[in-house]
Amino acid sequence: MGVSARRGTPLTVEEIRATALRLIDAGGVESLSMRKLAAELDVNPMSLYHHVANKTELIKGICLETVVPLLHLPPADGAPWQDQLRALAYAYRRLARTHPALWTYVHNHPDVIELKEGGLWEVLLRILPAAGVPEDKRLGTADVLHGFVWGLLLAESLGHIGGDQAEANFEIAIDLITRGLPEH
Amino acid sequence: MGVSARRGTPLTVEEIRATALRLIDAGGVESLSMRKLAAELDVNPMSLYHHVANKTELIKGICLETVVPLLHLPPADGAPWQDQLRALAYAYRRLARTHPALWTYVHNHPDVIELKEGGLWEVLLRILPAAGVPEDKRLGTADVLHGFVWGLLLAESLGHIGGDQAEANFEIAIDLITRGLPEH
DNA sequence: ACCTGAACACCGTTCAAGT
DNA sequence: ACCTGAACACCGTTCAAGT
Repeated sequence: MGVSARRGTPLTVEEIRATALRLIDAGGVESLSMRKLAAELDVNPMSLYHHVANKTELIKGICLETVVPLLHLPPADGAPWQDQLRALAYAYRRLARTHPALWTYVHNHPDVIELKEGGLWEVLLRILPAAGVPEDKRLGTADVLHGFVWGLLLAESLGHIGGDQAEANFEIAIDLITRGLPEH
Repeated sequence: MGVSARRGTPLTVEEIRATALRLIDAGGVESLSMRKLAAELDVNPMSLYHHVANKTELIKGICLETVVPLLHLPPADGAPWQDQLRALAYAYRRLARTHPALWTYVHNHPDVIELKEGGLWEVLLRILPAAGVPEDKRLGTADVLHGFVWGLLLAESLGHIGGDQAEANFEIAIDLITRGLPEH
Protein backbone atom coordinates (compact mmCIF):
# COMPACT_ATOMS: atom_id res chain seq x y z
CA MET A 1 0.00 0.00 0.00
CA GLY A 2 2.24 2.78 -1.13
CA VAL A 3 5.42 1.72 0.60
CA SER A 4 8.37 2.24 -1.69
CA ALA A 5 9.15 -0.61 -4.03
CA ARG A 6 12.83 -0.22 -3.23
CA ARG A 7 12.54 -0.04 0.55
CA GLY A 8 10.84 -2.21 3.13
CA THR A 9 10.00 0.52 5.63
CA PRO A 10 7.97 3.69 5.06
CA LEU A 11 9.74 7.04 5.28
CA THR A 12 9.68 9.06 8.48
CA VAL A 13 10.50 12.70 9.16
CA GLU A 14 13.10 11.57 11.66
CA GLU A 15 14.89 9.45 9.08
CA ILE A 16 14.78 12.26 6.54
CA ARG A 17 16.16 14.79 9.02
CA ALA A 18 18.91 12.47 10.24
CA THR A 19 20.08 11.67 6.72
CA ALA A 20 19.91 15.32 5.68
CA LEU A 21 21.99 16.33 8.70
CA ARG A 22 24.54 13.68 7.81
CA LEU A 23 24.81 15.05 4.27
CA ILE A 24 25.08 18.61 5.60
CA ASP A 25 27.83 17.64 8.03
CA ALA A 26 29.69 15.98 5.19
CA GLY A 27 29.37 18.58 2.45
CA GLY A 28 27.64 21.71 3.68
CA VAL A 29 24.11 22.94 3.24
CA GLU A 30 24.84 24.23 -0.26
CA SER A 31 25.58 20.73 -1.48
CA LEU A 32 22.40 19.24 -0.02
CA SER A 33 19.67 18.83 -2.60
CA MET A 34 16.28 17.24 -2.25
CA ARG A 35 17.17 14.93 -5.10
CA LYS A 36 20.45 13.78 -3.60
CA LEU A 37 18.75 13.31 -0.26
CA ALA A 38 16.10 11.14 -1.89
CA ALA A 39 18.75 9.08 -3.62
CA GLU A 40 20.53 8.59 -0.32
CA LEU A 41 17.26 7.35 1.16
CA ASP A 42 16.65 5.16 -1.88
CA VAL A 43 13.37 6.88 -2.61
CA ASN A 44 11.74 9.01 -5.27
CA PRO A 45 12.53 12.71 -4.82
CA MET A 46 8.87 13.57 -4.60
CA SER A 47 8.20 11.21 -1.72
CA LEU A 48 10.02 13.62 0.55
CA TYR A 49 7.33 16.22 0.06
CA HIS A 50 4.88 13.97 1.80
CA HIS A 51 6.78 14.38 5.04
CA VAL A 52 8.32 17.80 4.68
CA ALA A 53 6.80 20.98 3.27
CA ASN A 54 9.93 22.13 1.45
CA LYS A 55 13.67 22.47 1.79
CA THR A 56 13.59 25.48 4.10
CA GLU A 57 11.17 23.79 6.47
CA LEU A 58 13.34 20.70 6.46
CA ILE A 59 16.36 22.71 7.58
CA LYS A 60 14.30 24.57 10.13
CA GLY A 61 13.09 21.27 11.53
CA ILE A 62 16.61 19.90 11.81
CA CYS A 63 17.69 23.00 13.70
CA LEU A 64 14.82 23.07 16.12
CA GLU A 65 14.73 19.39 16.98
CA THR A 66 18.32 18.30 16.58
CA VAL A 67 20.66 21.21 17.08
CA VAL A 68 19.19 23.88 19.33
CA PRO A 69 18.61 21.48 22.27
CA LEU A 70 22.36 20.83 22.28
CA LEU A 71 23.02 24.24 23.83
CA HIS A 72 23.78 23.61 27.50
CA LEU A 73 23.24 26.86 29.37
CA PRO A 74 25.03 27.48 32.67
CA PRO A 75 22.71 27.39 35.71
CA ALA A 76 22.03 30.41 37.91
CA ASP A 77 24.09 29.00 40.76
CA GLY A 78 25.53 32.23 42.06
CA ALA A 79 28.96 31.61 40.55
CA PRO A 80 31.03 34.72 39.68
CA TRP A 81 29.79 36.39 36.51
CA GLN A 82 33.16 35.82 34.84
CA ASP A 83 32.79 32.07 35.26
CA GLN A 84 29.20 32.06 34.05
CA LEU A 85 30.11 34.12 31.00
CA ARG A 86 33.00 31.80 30.21
CA ALA A 87 30.73 28.76 30.60
CA LEU A 88 28.12 30.32 28.31
CA ALA A 89 30.71 31.14 25.67
CA TYR A 90 32.10 27.62 25.71
CA ALA A 91 28.62 26.09 25.53
CA TYR A 92 27.95 28.22 22.47
CA ARG A 93 31.24 27.16 21.00
CA ARG A 94 30.51 23.48 21.54
CA LEU A 95 27.18 23.93 19.78
CA ALA A 96 28.78 25.67 16.84
CA ARG A 97 31.40 23.00 16.46
CA THR A 98 29.00 20.06 16.62
CA HIS A 99 27.49 20.83 13.21
CA PRO A 100 29.60 23.70 11.86
CA ALA A 101 28.18 23.69 8.34
CA LEU A 102 24.57 23.87 9.50
CA TRP A 103 25.41 26.38 12.20
CA THR A 104 27.17 28.68 9.75
CA TYR A 105 24.32 28.42 7.31
CA VAL A 106 21.42 29.19 9.62
CA HIS A 107 23.24 32.09 11.20
CA ASN A 108 23.53 33.66 7.78
CA HIS A 109 19.93 33.01 6.85
CA PRO A 110 17.87 34.77 9.49
CA ASP A 111 14.71 33.75 7.65
CA VAL A 112 15.33 30.10 8.52
CA ILE A 113 15.40 30.43 12.27
CA GLU A 114 14.95 33.01 14.97
CA LEU A 115 18.37 33.67 16.46
CA LYS A 116 17.32 34.94 19.86
CA GLU A 117 16.11 31.57 20.99
CA GLY A 118 17.22 28.81 23.26
CA GLY A 119 17.47 30.98 26.34
CA LEU A 120 20.88 32.34 25.44
CA TRP A 121 19.73 35.93 25.73
CA GLU A 122 18.10 35.36 29.08
CA VAL A 123 21.33 34.01 30.55
CA LEU A 124 23.26 36.92 29.05
CA LEU A 125 20.89 39.45 30.56
CA ARG A 126 21.12 37.69 33.90
CA ILE A 127 24.90 37.96 33.89
CA LEU A 128 25.36 41.54 32.74
CA PRO A 129 24.05 43.32 35.86
CA ALA A 130 26.56 41.43 37.98
CA ALA A 131 29.29 42.60 35.62
CA GLY A 132 28.38 46.19 36.38
CA VAL A 133 26.78 47.06 33.04
CA PRO A 134 24.30 49.91 33.59
CA GLU A 135 20.70 49.03 32.84
CA ASP A 136 20.30 51.24 29.78
CA LYS A 137 23.20 49.51 28.06
CA ARG A 138 22.34 45.89 28.83
CA LEU A 139 20.38 45.07 25.69
CA GLY A 140 22.99 46.71 23.50
CA THR A 141 25.81 44.97 25.32
CA ALA A 142 24.07 41.61 24.93
CA ASP A 143 23.87 42.20 21.18
CA VAL A 144 27.52 43.19 21.09
CA LEU A 145 28.75 40.20 23.08
CA HIS A 146 26.75 37.81 20.97
CA GLY A 147 28.07 39.43 17.82
CA PHE A 148 31.63 39.12 19.13
CA VAL A 149 31.50 35.45 20.03
CA TRP A 150 29.42 34.62 17.00
CA GLY A 151 31.94 36.29 14.69
CA LEU A 152 34.82 34.44 16.24
CA LEU A 153 33.05 31.09 15.98
CA LEU A 154 32.12 31.83 12.39
CA ALA A 155 35.72 32.65 11.60
CA GLU A 156 36.72 29.35 13.18
CA SER A 157 34.11 27.38 11.26
CA LEU A 158 35.09 28.93 7.97
CA GLY A 159 38.72 28.07 8.54
CA HIS A 160 39.96 31.65 8.85
CA ILE A 161 41.65 30.71 12.08
CA GLY A 162 44.11 27.84 12.17
CA GLY A 163 42.69 24.85 14.00
CA ASP A 164 45.58 24.76 16.43
CA GLN A 165 45.19 28.41 17.37
CA ALA A 166 41.44 28.36 17.74
CA GLU A 167 41.54 27.19 21.35
CA ALA A 168 44.11 29.76 22.45
CA ASN A 169 42.34 32.53 20.55
CA PHE A 170 39.07 31.76 22.26
CA GLU A 171 40.77 32.18 25.62
CA ILE A 172 42.21 35.52 24.51
CA ALA A 173 38.74 36.54 23.44
CA ILE A 174 37.05 35.68 26.73
CA ASP A 175 39.81 37.35 28.73
CA LEU A 176 39.42 40.48 26.66
CA ILE A 177 35.68 40.54 27.16
CA THR A 178 35.75 39.95 30.91
CA ARG A 179 38.40 42.64 31.28
CA GLY A 180 36.52 45.14 29.13
CA LEU A 181 32.99 44.56 30.33
CA PRO A 182 32.93 46.44 33.64
CA GLU A 183 32.96 50.22 33.21
CA HIS A 184 35.30 51.96 35.59
CA MET B 1 31.44 41.47 -36.70
CA GLY B 2 30.00 39.86 -33.70
CA VAL B 3 28.51 42.81 -31.89
CA SER B 4 25.14 41.87 -30.39
CA ALA B 5 22.17 42.34 -32.64
CA ARG B 6 20.24 43.88 -29.77
CA ARG B 7 22.93 46.29 -28.58
CA GLY B 8 25.01 48.89 -30.33
CA THR B 9 28.11 48.59 -28.16
CA PRO B 10 30.20 45.50 -27.43
CA LEU B 11 30.21 44.11 -23.91
CA THR B 12 32.96 45.02 -21.46
CA VAL B 13 34.01 43.45 -18.18
CA GLU B 14 33.46 46.79 -16.48
CA GLU B 15 29.86 46.95 -17.67
CA ILE B 16 29.24 43.35 -16.61
CA ARG B 17 30.71 43.92 -13.16
CA ALA B 18 28.83 47.17 -12.61
CA THR B 19 25.51 45.62 -13.57
CA ALA B 20 26.16 42.52 -11.49
CA LEU B 21 26.98 44.67 -8.46
CA ARG B 22 23.77 46.60 -8.97
CA LEU B 23 21.77 43.36 -9.01
CA ILE B 24 23.61 42.09 -5.93
CA ASP B 25 22.94 45.31 -4.04
CA ALA B 26 19.28 45.04 -4.95
CA GLY B 27 18.61 41.38 -4.26
CA GLY B 28 21.64 39.65 -2.77
CA VAL B 29 24.21 37.37 -4.33
CA GLU B 30 21.89 34.36 -4.13
CA SER B 31 19.44 36.01 -6.50
CA LEU B 32 22.08 36.91 -9.07
CA SER B 33 22.19 34.48 -11.96
CA MET B 34 24.22 34.59 -15.12
CA ARG B 35 21.01 34.38 -17.09
CA LYS B 36 19.34 37.27 -15.28
CA LEU B 37 22.50 39.30 -15.60
CA ALA B 38 22.57 38.65 -19.33
CA ALA B 39 18.93 39.65 -19.65
CA GLU B 40 19.65 42.87 -17.75
CA LEU B 41 22.46 43.57 -20.20
CA ASP B 42 20.21 42.65 -23.13
CA VAL B 43 22.57 39.98 -24.28
CA ASN B 44 22.73 36.22 -24.73
CA PRO B 45 23.68 34.43 -21.50
CA MET B 46 26.64 32.80 -23.17
CA SER B 47 28.16 36.08 -24.30
CA LEU B 48 29.17 36.75 -20.70
CA TYR B 49 31.57 33.83 -20.76
CA HIS B 50 33.63 35.64 -23.33
CA HIS B 51 34.53 38.28 -20.76
CA VAL B 52 34.37 36.36 -17.53
CA ALA B 53 35.58 32.84 -16.75
CA ASN B 54 32.63 31.90 -14.55
CA LYS B 55 30.35 33.18 -11.82
CA THR B 56 32.90 32.83 -9.01
CA GLU B 57 35.53 34.74 -10.95
CA LEU B 58 32.99 37.44 -11.71
CA ILE B 59 32.28 37.94 -8.01
CA LYS B 60 35.96 37.83 -7.20
CA GLY B 61 36.60 40.50 -9.81
CA ILE B 62 33.90 42.73 -8.41
CA CYS B 63 35.38 42.44 -4.92
CA LEU B 64 38.95 43.10 -5.94
CA GLU B 65 38.31 46.03 -8.24
CA THR B 66 35.21 47.64 -6.84
CA VAL B 67 34.89 46.91 -3.15
CA VAL B 68 38.24 46.26 -1.50
CA PRO B 69 39.71 49.62 -2.57
CA LEU B 70 36.93 51.30 -0.60
CA LEU B 71 38.61 50.42 2.69
CA HIS B 72 40.22 53.60 3.97
CA LEU B 73 42.90 52.62 6.47
CA PRO B 74 44.00 55.10 9.13
CA PRO B 75 47.54 56.48 8.58
CA ALA B 76 50.43 55.83 10.96
CA ASP B 77 50.37 59.40 12.25
CA GLY B 78 51.31 58.72 15.83
CA ALA B 79 47.78 59.22 17.12
CA PRO B 80 46.82 57.30 20.31
CA TRP B 81 46.17 53.63 19.62
CA GLN B 82 42.60 53.94 20.85
CA ASP B 83 41.88 56.54 18.16
CA GLN B 84 43.57 54.49 15.46
CA LEU B 85 41.65 51.38 16.44
CA ARG B 86 38.37 53.28 16.43
CA ALA B 87 39.18 54.75 13.01
CA LEU B 88 40.02 51.30 11.66
CA ALA B 89 36.79 49.82 13.01
CA TYR B 90 34.71 52.57 11.50
CA ALA B 91 36.48 52.27 8.16
CA TYR B 92 35.67 48.57 8.18
CA ARG B 93 32.07 49.33 9.08
CA ARG B 94 31.72 51.81 6.25
CA LEU B 95 33.05 49.20 3.82
CA ALA B 96 30.60 46.57 5.09
CA ARG B 97 27.68 48.92 4.77
CA THR B 98 28.46 50.11 1.27
CA HIS B 99 27.58 46.76 -0.30
CA PRO B 100 26.18 44.68 2.57
CA ALA B 101 24.91 41.78 0.49
CA LEU B 102 28.21 41.27 -1.31
CA TRP B 103 30.21 41.80 1.87
CA THR B 104 28.17 39.23 3.78
CA TYR B 105 28.50 36.75 0.97
CA VAL B 106 32.23 36.89 0.39
CA HIS B 107 32.94 36.74 4.10
CA ASN B 108 31.08 33.46 4.25
CA HIS B 109 32.76 32.03 1.17
CA PRO B 110 36.46 32.04 1.92
CA ASP B 111 37.11 30.36 -1.41
CA VAL B 112 36.01 33.50 -3.24
CA ILE B 113 38.50 35.89 -1.75
CA GLU B 114 41.40 35.96 0.66
CA LEU B 115 40.22 37.74 3.78
CA LYS B 116 43.55 38.92 5.10
CA GLU B 117 44.01 41.45 2.37
CA GLY B 118 43.77 45.15 1.93
CA GLY B 119 46.31 45.96 4.61
CA LEU B 120 43.81 45.60 7.46
CA TRP B 121 45.99 43.11 9.27
CA GLU B 122 49.10 45.25 8.93
CA VAL B 123 47.37 48.20 10.56
CA LEU B 124 46.06 45.96 13.32
CA LEU B 125 49.50 44.56 14.03
CA ARG B 126 50.89 48.08 14.07
CA ILE B 127 48.40 49.19 16.68
CA LEU B 128 48.53 46.24 19.09
CA PRO B 129 52.04 46.81 20.49
CA ALA B 130 51.05 50.33 21.50
CA ALA B 131 48.05 48.85 23.29
CA GLY B 132 50.37 46.77 25.43
CA VAL B 133 49.60 43.38 23.89
CA PRO B 134 52.62 41.10 24.44
CA GLU B 135 54.29 39.93 21.25
CA ASP B 136 53.34 36.27 21.53
CA LYS B 137 49.65 37.18 21.62
CA ARG B 138 49.55 39.73 18.84
CA LEU B 139 48.59 37.44 15.98
CA GLY B 140 45.93 35.75 18.07
CA THR B 141 44.57 39.06 19.29
CA ALA B 142 44.40 40.38 15.72
CA ASP B 143 42.33 37.34 14.76
CA VAL B 144 40.08 37.86 17.76
CA LEU B 145 39.54 41.56 17.15
CA HIS B 146 38.74 40.98 13.52
CA GLY B 147 36.33 38.21 14.46
CA PHE B 148 34.63 40.49 16.96
CA VAL B 149 34.07 43.42 14.65
CA TRP B 150 33.27 41.17 11.75
CA GLY B 151 30.59 39.35 13.74
CA LEU B 152 29.00 42.58 14.84
CA LEU B 153 28.93 43.95 11.30
CA LEU B 154 27.51 40.69 10.01
CA ALA B 155 24.80 40.82 12.65
CA GLU B 156 24.03 44.36 11.53
CA SER B 157 23.92 43.45 7.85
CA LEU B 158 21.64 40.50 8.46
CA GLY B 159 19.22 42.66 10.40
CA HIS B 160 19.78 40.99 13.77
CA ILE B 161 20.39 44.40 15.27
CA GLY B 162 17.79 47.10 14.90
CA GLY B 163 18.95 49.81 12.53
CA ASP B 164 18.48 52.52 15.12
CA GLN B 165 20.58 50.70 17.73
CA ALA B 166 23.39 49.72 15.38
CA GLU B 167 25.24 53.00 15.83
CA ALA B 168 25.05 52.95 19.63
CA ASN B 169 25.98 49.27 19.79
CA PHE B 170 29.06 49.87 17.70
CA GLU B 171 30.21 52.49 20.20
CA ILE B 172 29.62 50.05 23.06
CA ALA B 173 31.68 47.49 21.18
CA ILE B 174 34.65 49.75 20.58
CA ASP B 175 34.60 50.99 24.16
CA LEU B 176 34.58 47.41 25.40
CA ILE B 177 37.50 46.46 23.19
CA THR B 178 39.66 49.45 24.08
CA ARG B 179 38.99 48.85 27.77
CA GLY B 180 39.74 45.15 27.57
CA LEU B 181 42.74 45.18 25.27
CA PRO B 182 45.55 46.23 27.64
CA GLU B 183 46.53 43.51 30.09
CA HIS B 184 47.03 44.80 33.60
C1' DA C 1 37.09 38.68 -32.25
C1' DC C 2 32.77 38.45 -30.55
C1' DC C 3 28.36 36.54 -30.23
C1' DT C 4 24.79 32.78 -30.19
C1' DG C 5 21.53 28.30 -30.14
C1' DA C 6 21.25 23.93 -28.82
C1' DA C 7 22.40 20.89 -25.43
C1' DC C 8 23.89 18.72 -20.85
C1' DA C 9 23.54 18.00 -16.19
C1' DC C 10 21.70 19.81 -12.60
C1' DC C 11 18.04 22.38 -9.22
C1' DG C 12 13.03 22.86 -6.24
C1' DT C 13 8.42 22.03 -6.65
C1' DT C 14 3.40 21.06 -8.54
C1' DC C 15 0.06 18.04 -9.99
C1' DA C 16 -2.36 14.19 -11.51
C1' DA C 17 -2.12 9.42 -11.39
C1' DG C 18 -1.01 5.08 -9.41
C1' DT C 19 -1.54 1.20 -5.32
C1' DA D 1 -2.17 6.99 3.20
C1' DC D 2 1.82 6.84 0.84
C1' DC D 3 4.46 6.86 -3.24
C1' DT D 4 5.68 8.11 -8.11
C1' DG D 5 6.43 9.93 -13.29
C1' DA D 6 6.02 13.56 -16.08
C1' DA D 7 6.34 18.24 -16.33
C1' DC D 8 7.52 23.29 -15.37
C1' DA D 9 10.50 26.86 -14.57
C1' DC D 10 14.69 27.60 -13.30
C1' DC D 11 20.22 27.08 -12.70
C1' DG D 12 25.78 27.15 -14.59
C1' DT D 13 28.41 25.85 -18.26
C1' DT D 14 30.34 23.45 -22.78
C1' DC D 15 30.75 23.25 -27.49
C1' DA D 16 30.19 23.84 -32.21
C1' DA D 17 28.52 27.06 -35.33
C1' DG D 18 27.59 31.56 -37.01
C1' DT D 19 29.27 36.68 -38.66
